[in-house]
Amino acid sequence: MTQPLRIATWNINSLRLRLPLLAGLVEALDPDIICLQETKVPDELFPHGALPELGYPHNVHAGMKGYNGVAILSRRPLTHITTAPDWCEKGDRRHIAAEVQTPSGPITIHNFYVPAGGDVPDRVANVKFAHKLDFVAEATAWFRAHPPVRSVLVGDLNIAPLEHDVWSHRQLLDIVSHTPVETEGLLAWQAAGFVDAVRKFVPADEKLYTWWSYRNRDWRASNRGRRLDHIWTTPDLDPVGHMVLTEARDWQQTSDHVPVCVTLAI
DNA sequence: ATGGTCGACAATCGA
Repeated sequence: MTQPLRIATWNINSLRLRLPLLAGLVEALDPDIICLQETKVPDELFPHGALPELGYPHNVHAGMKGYNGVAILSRRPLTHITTAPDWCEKGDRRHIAAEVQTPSGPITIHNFYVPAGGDVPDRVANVKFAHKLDFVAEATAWFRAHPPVRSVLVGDLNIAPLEHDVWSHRQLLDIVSHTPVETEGLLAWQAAGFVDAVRKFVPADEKLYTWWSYRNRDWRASNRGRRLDHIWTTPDLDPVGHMVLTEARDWQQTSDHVPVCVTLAI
């Protein structure tokens, strides 16, 4: 029996600001691989110095000034995979992929930061919403054309697809992140070859959130959360456990998202 | 119905 492979995902909302918080993530989850979104750091300013001493000497990253940005940190060597397109041809650093070797064979990891989509759920009135829908449609088409094998797709997908992925299904049906056009689009993307790994462990009729707005006075008391962060795997992989690190929402100067983790038998 | 709070980066924009 070999050691399992643990993969975490976190929208860190500024890698440089919250670099010290990564130690808490490592202590709580002990991940082999950490996928980050909203790193908000250009590649030339990526904080290479601090990561090896944290236990993650290997990384791939795609950043830009001020917005977006994704990175994969790893204890094991990574191979940067560059076969995917520049989604919506915007050059906006919302995806990075890498391959990691395991005793049972290579595993491909896709790390996504899907556009949030603005406030108005109308593709004509709101170009950000159109971008979000186009991004999801393009990703769906790409994975249909390139069926994934031994792959994990993680990230801040900015859509809560199931009724109990939001605090009130009825009240959020017209709120960006939970509109039918988005949730149907996300589930179609997932059906292009993936299974929702976290919902294997948490039944669909149980509330589960990974994000709570900064704007709530007391996020825990109001508990108006949404599950925006996801881990999907292809059916040929074997998830054996999961964790949603809700306590991270109480860390000093933390992100509005909390880390999510899945353990794979390899 | 509205406003509430963050981060980046230097007046707002994006979330």
